[in-house]
Amino acid sequence: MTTEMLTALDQAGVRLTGPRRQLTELIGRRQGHFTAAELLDDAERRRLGIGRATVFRLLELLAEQSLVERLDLPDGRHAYIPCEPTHHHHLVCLNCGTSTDVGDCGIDAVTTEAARRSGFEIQQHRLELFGTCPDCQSKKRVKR
Amino acid sequence: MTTEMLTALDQAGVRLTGPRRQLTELIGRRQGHFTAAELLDDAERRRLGIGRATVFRLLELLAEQSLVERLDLPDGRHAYIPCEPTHHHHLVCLNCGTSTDVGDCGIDAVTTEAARRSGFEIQQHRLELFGTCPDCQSKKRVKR
DNA sequence: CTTCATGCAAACCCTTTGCACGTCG
DNA sequence: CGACGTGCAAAGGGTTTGCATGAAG
Repeated sequence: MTTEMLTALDQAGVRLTGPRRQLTELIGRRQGHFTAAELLDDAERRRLGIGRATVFRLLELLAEQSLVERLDLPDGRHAYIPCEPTHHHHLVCLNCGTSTDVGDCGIDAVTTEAARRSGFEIQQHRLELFGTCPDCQSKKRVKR
Repeated sequence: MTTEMLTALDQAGVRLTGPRRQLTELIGRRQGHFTAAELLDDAERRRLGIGRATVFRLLELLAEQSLVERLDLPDGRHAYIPCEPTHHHHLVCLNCGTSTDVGDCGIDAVTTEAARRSGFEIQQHRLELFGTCPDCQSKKRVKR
């Protein structure tokens, strides 16, 4: 997956530099969403000598290529999620941060209905689902 | 509508002070979403002598009472929208900023389907729709 | 070798906080 | 009067930018 990101960046004409390789590697190791600060911490903990700016600049590049998507957590923080560059939505686990992509699931019907009721011409939508993933569900059941 | 906000705040045991009255007034004048900075600008332009902090503190109060909802614009900015304190979603005009609330429109079916596919237990969702409102549609048609 | 990326630090938002003073009820 | 709200300024986070140096193709 980390390789996919690199080849996609390469094809987009982006230089595959050391810091970029290392950061995508770190992103790959993380499962689920992460904040810019977390990624930066990862890099610092490994003494990679990567600057804040580089992290933000790479995230911007990845977002341009839709290899990563910026999302807003319910608590207001910003996070990034690695994902496929096709239209989809995210299902985020509030407990462990894992996320899954979900496809359409019938949202088109919703937007159409909303358009009909309001007279708006809908161009974009953003749907984010938050809950508990299967893993965390079973762990909680055991603990209690 | 600005009165509605005030009475709702009153009922919540919040003091109806001068600055709060003036700010809700300004919110009422605005149609559609606004950012904290815009509201602050409004206040400064009218020389109301209202501080930054007061603006943020009022927005927090209004959000607690669900009289206003904080939302994330597609461009990443944070905005606030005055709204009814019931569960619903927003339809925001990308051209003029007007917004409408839309009710359910069948989103429950979508979350249920997503839950079924993923095994997640869904607790929260956020849906934001962006497009062009009827007014702006007709204006554009005339212009071009 | 030329272009582009990097690290660093400073600059910039946006938002929150501490505090002395003013105001509401 | 007493609790609460206010303005101001400063602090705090997160993100961006300017610039001299260093690496990629």
